[in-house]
Parts: sequence; structure tokens; C-alpha cells
Amino acid sequence: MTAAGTRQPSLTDVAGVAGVSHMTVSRVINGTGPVRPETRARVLAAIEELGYRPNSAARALVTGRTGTLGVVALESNLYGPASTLYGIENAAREAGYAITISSVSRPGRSSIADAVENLRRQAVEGIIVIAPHVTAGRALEAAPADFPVVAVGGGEAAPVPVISVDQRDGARRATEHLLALGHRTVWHVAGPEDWLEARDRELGWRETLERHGVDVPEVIRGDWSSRSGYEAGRSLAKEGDLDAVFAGNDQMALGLLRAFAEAGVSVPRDVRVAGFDDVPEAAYFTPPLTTVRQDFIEVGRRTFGLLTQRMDGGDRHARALVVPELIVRESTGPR
Amino acid sequence: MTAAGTRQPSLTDVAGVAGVSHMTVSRVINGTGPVRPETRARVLAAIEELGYRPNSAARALVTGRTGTLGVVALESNLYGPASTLYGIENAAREAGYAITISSVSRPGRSSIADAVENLRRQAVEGIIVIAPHVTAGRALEAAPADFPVVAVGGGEAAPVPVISVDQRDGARRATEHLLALGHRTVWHVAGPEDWLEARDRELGWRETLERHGVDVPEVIRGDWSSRSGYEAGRSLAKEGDLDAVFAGNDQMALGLLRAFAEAGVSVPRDVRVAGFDDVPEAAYFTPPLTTVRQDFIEVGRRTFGLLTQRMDGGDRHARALVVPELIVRESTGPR
DNA sequence: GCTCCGAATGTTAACGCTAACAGATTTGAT
DNA sequence: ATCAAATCTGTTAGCGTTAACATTCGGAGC
Repeated sequence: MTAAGTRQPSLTDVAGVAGVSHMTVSRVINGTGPVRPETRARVLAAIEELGYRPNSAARALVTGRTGTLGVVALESNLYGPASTLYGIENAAREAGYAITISSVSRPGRSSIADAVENLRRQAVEGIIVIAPHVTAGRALEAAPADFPVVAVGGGEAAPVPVISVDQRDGARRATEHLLALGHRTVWHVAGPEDWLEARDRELGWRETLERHGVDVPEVIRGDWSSRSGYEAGRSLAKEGDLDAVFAGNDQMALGLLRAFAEAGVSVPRDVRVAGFDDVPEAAYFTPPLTTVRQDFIEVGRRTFGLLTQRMDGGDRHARALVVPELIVRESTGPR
Repeated sequence: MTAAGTRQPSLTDVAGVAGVSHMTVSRVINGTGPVRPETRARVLAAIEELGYRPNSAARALVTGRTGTLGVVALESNLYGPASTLYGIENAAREAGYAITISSVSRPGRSSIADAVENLRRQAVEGIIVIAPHVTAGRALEAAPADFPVVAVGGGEAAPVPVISVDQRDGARRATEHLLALGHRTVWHVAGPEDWLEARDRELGWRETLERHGVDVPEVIRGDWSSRSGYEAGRSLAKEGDLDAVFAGNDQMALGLLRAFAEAGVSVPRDVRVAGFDDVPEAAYFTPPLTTVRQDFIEVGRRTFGLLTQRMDGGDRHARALVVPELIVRESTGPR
């Protein structure tokens, strides 16, 4: 029923009604070339009358441009990636581009390559890969030089432009903040090893501890989920001399808070906790969570900008860094 | 740099290399018509050699099919809509469709109509509107009969197929559960009035109370955010005889928990709380939250199914209902 | 009045693909 | 061997649009 029997009107149909040639109609629509005001009015009236809508396939065929960008997104409800997607979509729409998404259930070299191939078959003009993964980075190493691809938050070594939030700096801020409160050291519940963001946050944390010459406790590995944070919290609660924990994201911090509450460990009195992301709920955790805020809308905008630059022949090695911000709340408050 | 100087190879180029006509190449690619195995092999080799990729615009022009579906999504990080989007994308991709999204920052009659028009200009074959809003429903009343549009979770009166989770039933389950625990009545913190889901949950709650012949307290209006739940909690905590609260979603429930904790009201000892959605974090709230789980992946799948039915001439008034499930946790546990 | 020039419009030819039919080649039965 | 039927391959046209060039039409300048 897509076209309900009758064919969609074409340029020629409009031209017939308006009593002009199809080219004049084309000129009216695209604003190319001069058209007498009264002719334009007749054409516009005919367009209205017929409910004419340009055929994008025909236009794409002849111009070689589809006006569509592809986004490879990780199929997750993680706050960051979803927000980034909307940021990109907004910037793209304003510039007249449409966004086609291809989601990937679990990141991996081949699944990402498949998604990219899938999008290229859709004839997108450029591709944005939101997959802050080690494997995503590796998949992008093979990115063709003659097709514009940019990455968000990953693939430092890949020959594509990369936009990221400065995770190390964010982790440094959180760690410094905890140390400044007088703690001997800061424990860290890290995200999965194959996430670049997890690595960078861990690195920022480690560097800061080392710079201050304090003991670096063994890192505890989570998987971003509240569950893993909860498990980390249960084992941490058994440590006698625990006093500050920096969680790799807010979900894990929530799990920590839960585990500590169950174990009768009070936050911030017995232990101080910080997270990362500033999800909208973080301010309402028990207690409200100190965390590192990332401006994902800005990330989306910058990403789109870098992609268009690259489509115009820009450098494959461009980099953009967005600076995060520490938000202090009760979980690291006074005791 | 999109095509880096040299033109993309076409069917004719492949045909030249393989020593056949372009039609034979087309047949190999689409599997239409018979081709001798050795000819097929030669063609496949030529495709490989040239890195040929079919031109989707040309194909769309001649077939009249773009293989693309449009999704109008509300630009929000709400757990439900985002999950639904992935469910749709998955089902569509498996069936060989691509998904183009057009996001809407705030729902409204004209913004949704704009998004729909935007997608139609992209020549999508059908459109899914994820906007469980009263205004979205109104926008869809004007949906053209000759173009396939389906709605997720909204627009009961609109002449388009609708897929929804049975919100009333979910609210009924939560409310029954609370009443069964012996409470005199159940308070309700509702979502924004212009969300159909908010209305239906409120309705399910109200009906259940009435059926049990208990007092229906005045509804407290929130906006889905934890902040609004927190404010609701502050005013509720002042009520003396408070004993059970059903929140319209998990974020607001979180705010409630926070406000109660601050006010020294213990959950579940002094008051029992239930939410709606079962976001992944709900199990790690303090205390873990009793809530109503919605299977959004299933919703996405069903939505895609209904859209394809509609594209094949299916009924404009089709309806699909997904049944939610009550998840009981400590927030309504024993005292 | 005639030429010349720019503004306005028209004509034609692609773009890369599939549909429809036509032609060539093989197969099987006589 | 011979013809019909099947199988395989080729030729042509056209989808709706824009690019490039051709034509027409009005006025300005002499």
C-alpha cells in the first residue's frame, strides 16, 4: 500500500499543471537559476495542488549525494552513548542531513565492520562510530582512506578523527578531590578492560595516586552494571581500612552504595564514594553522588563537525577533546 | 573526498571485467533468474576485484523501494523509548530494512508532523512514531491513509496501528500488590498529564482502589524525573498516615526513596514504595525497588511486525498489547 | 528599426539500475 | 539427426532527477 495505486507525482506532472518545463520546476525547488516571480508562483501552486514531493532516489542518483550519514551505535542503554546519538542527530538535522543507525549488540571487530559495511550499502556519505572499545578501535584500523569515518571516544591509534571526553582528566579530578579530603588512598572499581573509557579512567586514577606518592590498591574490575558495583562493594566492605572509592561510572557507584548500606558501612561517614557520568539520577542516590559530568550534547556536535570537515577532505588524524567537570555532592561530603 | 577522485564501479564495469552483460551481473547479485555456476563465479570474482557495491539510489529509483523505515523518537534518555528503538532497529535489520531516525526535542503536534514530513522526504517506506504523548496522538489523527504509519504506546484514537504495553494492567498489579500487604490506601506520584502512559497508569491505580472500595488520595503530579519524585516525597513525608506509594516510574521512585531517607522515614518499615519500568538500576536502589517490568525488546519486535503488516495493506486499526510483569523487591518487603 | 546582451525558459542527455522481452544455447525426446 | 522445451544470456527502455547547453524573449543603446 506504499503508494496506494496511483503513482507519486513527478517533476513532469508538476510541469504539466503549471504549464512550464520540468526544468523550471526543478529550478524553483532548488533555487538554482532565475525564475520569474509569477512563474514561480504558478509552479508553487501546482506543487501544492499535486502534493508533489521530490524523489530523493532520483536526486541522489544524479547528484551522487544522498544527504545521509550513518551512525554505528552500541545497543545499550548506557547514558553516554544514547545522549551522544541525540547530539549527533540534532547537529546533522540542522545541517540538512538524515541519520541512519546500525546498532551492534556486542562490540567486536567483525560486528563493527559489518555495521559499517551495512551503512555503506545504504550509500551514506560518512560514518560515525560510537563504540568506545578497544575492539572498535581495532576494527577502525582497517578503515578505508577514501571514505570518511570518525570515531567517538575510542580508537586512539586508528587512522580516523576521534572525539572524546578527556577521561583521564576526569578521573584525575575525582581522585584529587578524594585525596584532598585526607584519605590515605583511593580504591577504584573499573569498567570492563576492553572499554577505552575504562582504561583511561583507570589510568587517570593510577597516575594521580602515583603523583601523590600514595599506595595504589589493586583495581577491582566491574562491567559498568550496578550488579558488578554491588559485588565490588561487598568485597570492599570486608576491607578494614577502606576509606574512599572511585567508581568507573554512576551505575557501579550505585551498586557500591547499595552494598555499603547492607553492610552497615555509612557513606560518607565511613567511606567516601565518587562516580563518573553524572546520570540524571545521580543527584538522588542515597546519598547523592559526587561524580564527573560529561557534556554529551557537545560531544555530538563536535563529532558531526569533525565528520563534515573530514568529508571536505580534512585530516584523518584530527582529534577533539571535551573537558569534563567534577560535580561534588554528599557522597564525598563532610562527615 | 567522498569518492576520492575515481568513480565508484558500476554494474557495467563489473560486466566488462567478467566478460558478460550488465544484466547477468544484476542477476547474480539479486539471485533473480538462472546463471551458470561458472559464469556466476566469474562475476563474483569481478565484483570482488573491483570492490563493487550496488548503487542503492539507482536501485530505489527503478524499484520504487528504498528499504528504509523511519522512526520518530523523543529525544530523551528515558529507558523505555531508547530500548524500544533498539528493539525496532534489530527487527528491521534482520528483515533487511535500514532505520532512519528523526528526533523530536519536545513532543508537540507540529514538531511530530515536521519529523514525519522530514522522513517522508527521505523516501522511507513506513514510519514508526515513538511518542507516547497525547499530542503525538493528536498529530497522528491527521496521518494520511495512503502511507503506513504506526505508533508505539500512544494515540488510541488515531487511525494508525498502535503497539503498547498494558499500562493499566501494570498499574493494577502494583496497586493490588500494595493493597494486599494490608495498606489502607495507596498514594500515586503520576507522570506528566500529557503522557498517555502516565494517564493509563493513573487510571489503573485509581480503578483498583475504587474496586477495593478504599479512599482515593489526591494524585501527586511529577514529570518522570527523580527531582520531581524527590519533591513529591518531601511533601508526602509530612503526611502523618502515609503507608504506601506507587510511583509512575522508577526515576521518580528513586526521588521518593531519597526524600524519605532524608526525612527519616524508613522504606519499607514506615512506608512501602513501588515503581514502574524496572530500569537496570532498580534492583540496586536503597532499598531495592519493587516495580513493573516492561519488555521493550518485545515491543520493538511487535512494532516492526505491525508496520510491515500495514505496509502490506493491513488494517489501520490494528492493536497489539504487551503484558507487563510485577517484580517484587525489598521496597515492598516485610517490615 | 536593428543589434546585442542578459534574463528566463526549454531540450537533451546522462546517472546506475531493474523489468520486459528477445535471442542464443543447451537438453531431452523422438 | 531434429525439433521443442528448457535454460541461460543479451538488448532495450525507462525510473525522476540535475547538468549542460540551446533557445527565446525583452529591453537598452545606437
